[in-house]
Amino acid sequence: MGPRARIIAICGGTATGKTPLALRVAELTDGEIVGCDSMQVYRGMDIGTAKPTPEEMARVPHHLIGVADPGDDFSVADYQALAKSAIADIVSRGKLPVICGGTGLYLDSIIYDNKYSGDGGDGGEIRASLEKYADENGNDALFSRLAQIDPEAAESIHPNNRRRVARAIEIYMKTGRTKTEWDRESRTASADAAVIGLRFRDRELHRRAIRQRCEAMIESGLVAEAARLYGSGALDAGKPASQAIGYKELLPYLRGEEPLSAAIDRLYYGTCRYSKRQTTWFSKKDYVRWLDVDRVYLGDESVDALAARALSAAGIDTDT
RNA sequence: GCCUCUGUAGCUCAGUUGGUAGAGCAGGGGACUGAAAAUCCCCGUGUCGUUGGUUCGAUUCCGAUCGGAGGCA
Repeated sequence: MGPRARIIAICGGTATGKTPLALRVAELTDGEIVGCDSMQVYRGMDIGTAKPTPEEMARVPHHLIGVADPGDDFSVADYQALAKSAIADIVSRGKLPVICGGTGLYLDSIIYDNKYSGDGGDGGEIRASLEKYADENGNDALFSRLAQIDPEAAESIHPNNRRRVARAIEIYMKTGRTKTEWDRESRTASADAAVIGLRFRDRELHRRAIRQRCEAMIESGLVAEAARLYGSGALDAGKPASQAIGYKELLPYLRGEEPLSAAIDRLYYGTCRYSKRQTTWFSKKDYVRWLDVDRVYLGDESVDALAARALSAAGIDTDT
């Protein structure tokens, strides 16, 4: 029997139970898990990013978890390259890749096999100079530069979204081709993947799950983890890892500026908003097949039963 | 007991020299192709504590009253 060409992916908002489901699915299908999470790629950020535990990772092989240092720049393009080679490796050994995570942009890079310009991403000086230009002349001035270079891209980017305006200009400055031209070569094909999305039908229930997760993180030692990371300078401003929810919220508390309860509240609210953004993102994707998890959260449905639903929705038969 | 301050959106507070009010946060919706747990866009009527009075008109001024904070006894 040759390697199965299919891939299964499990996505959805935070605290919907992706990790336990992926584990079960991987066990049932002789699969290996490929993380799809922009923060779990960093080493040492374990509790705050809700990484699978060492025990869980011992159950099935995991990839793309803890592959970068918090001080590193890491982007979709890096993720795509690493994930594609991990997937190829897994497939070559006759195993099933089980992609699992909530970073929609990263998932897209695999599903659509997007083409990135290869310019190195991190703008460095160019990015800084564009920022400076906008500081001195205003967002609209920066935006009008983009409108001249790449009117099509300008149409879909708001002038105030400096980050994206700057990136679009940067692409042209570095490669001589516009973002629109590069994008045209993406989304031309889609991977042979069955994508399962997990969601709560009842939003209040989802909130409860998030609240519970926040409290569990604190109990598991999130404060100490954050203190350690800050102490080592790993989360200094400017690096992607410093943006992770769960650490930046704790900073005022660590400095003695606010009580822990206030920090936990902000952690909770931040996570709720994040899950909303994820939901909005995934709800637009026609490749997602949705499964409700309310009953699993309430304990009325087992993870095994959910896994069976997922496999059936994905059209994958288990070997046994 | 007396004095002062205070009571405005779920929360923290602005404001109206008298013509029924607006920010931040929270919340809702949306965008998203190399920072994505990021970044950005749109959405603000609430008995202006209650009750009398002055006034054409009071949330705004005056009185009383209830709640909160502080000070003096």
